[in-house]
Amino acid sequence: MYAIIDCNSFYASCERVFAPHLRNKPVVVLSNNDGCVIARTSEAKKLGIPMGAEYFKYKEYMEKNNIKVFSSNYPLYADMSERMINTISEIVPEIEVYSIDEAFAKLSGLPEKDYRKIGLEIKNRVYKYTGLPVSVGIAPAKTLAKVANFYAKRYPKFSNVLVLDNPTTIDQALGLLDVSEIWGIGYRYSKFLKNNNIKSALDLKNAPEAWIKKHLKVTGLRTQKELKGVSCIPLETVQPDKKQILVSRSFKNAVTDINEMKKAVSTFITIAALKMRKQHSNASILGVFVNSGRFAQARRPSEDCFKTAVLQTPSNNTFELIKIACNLVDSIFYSGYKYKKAGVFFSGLCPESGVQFSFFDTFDRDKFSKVVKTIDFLNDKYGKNTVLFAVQGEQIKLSTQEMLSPEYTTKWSDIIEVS
DNA sequence: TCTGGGGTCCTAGGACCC
DNA sequence: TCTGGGGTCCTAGGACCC
Repeated sequence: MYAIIDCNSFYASCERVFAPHLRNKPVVVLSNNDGCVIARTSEAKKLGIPMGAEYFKYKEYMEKNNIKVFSSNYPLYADMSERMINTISEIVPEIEVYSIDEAFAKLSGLPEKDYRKIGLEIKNRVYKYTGLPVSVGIAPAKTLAKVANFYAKRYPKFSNVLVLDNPTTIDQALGLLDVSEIWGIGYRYSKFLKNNNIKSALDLKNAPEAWIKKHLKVTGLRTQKELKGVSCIPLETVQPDKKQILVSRSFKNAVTDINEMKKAVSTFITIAALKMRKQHSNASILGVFVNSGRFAQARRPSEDCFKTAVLQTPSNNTFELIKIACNLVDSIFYSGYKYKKAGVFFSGLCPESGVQFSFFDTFDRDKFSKVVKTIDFLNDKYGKNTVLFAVQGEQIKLSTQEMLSPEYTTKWSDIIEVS
């Protein structure tokens, strides 16, 4: 038996933990640059705020209806996520952290056999310890657990915990579920399935396997088997290393100057390279892209400008990577255009310990790796951006966040005094 | 004026090997 | 009409997830 534990309106719920007067009040959280809505409490949903709603279009309506608006505060959410995961793993040791607000758990093998009781214990303890409201779905396969969670979250009579473990109840639940709600069935497939008269999850479960394999490939077949109660997607208890790392941002104000672009790209590199070092990987391919954004009038003919460099020696050294990235910017940046977005991309990741060195290497790896280690140490001890690279300029503001909550749980200056 | 940011897996087809 | 048979690696593109 598997459980999926999922926090309701996660980002908005995190904000509410530190603003108790907003309990039962409508709250939304915005994306970077305060662009659009990415989290809504049930009260905000009831007032008709759609997912992805453009803030500028709904601002007035939100003010009129007393909807509290927050800019996104990722350090806060990451910290709350960790607390949630720690609490869950006290009760169920075998868990897979699936996303910032979700975890799968294996329930078979626990001394307690009353699955509903386990679910309620998880829900109550997470709320008591962290203040976060979670829903728990429990079933013989991950996909079915997701179905159970869907109902647990929406129907008050289940008190946020639902166990689906007998065939009749499972078929009932699947019969009432739109095929597009199934985990693994996205926009394209659900449209295709509906055209072929497969409308509910139960229809999908009962469709011919060969036909599913042909049109939805093996992943679709796995989903179908899971709906039949055959577990095909195992629990991944160890988080595999990232195979690619991407850092990108939209700019509040379009970038037109190449040096401004280099500042931004260098900052993306420092973020991405730090991610690589944390998982002890080196990249063999570095990519940079710039573009005018989806809504631009004047775009370069190729629209997106993307260029990669292959590194003779895989690296995670910020000094070296910034230099290469800036050269790539030189080759893809055209003045006269307004760039709204840019990003960097690392792939061909390999373990730091298994790097093949080049005979003709000119970069002093030993020396610069010591410098980078020292920078990481200082930024870890005294807060990020304590030490910057000169090309980054004074710390650039990557995004606008007008309604940011304080970093209640992580802000360094509140914890230590730097003299 | 204003529209997010990360990821993964699978398949088909081309280039190449013997 | 017919054309050998069996492989691997890489990439682009399409699907999905949060």
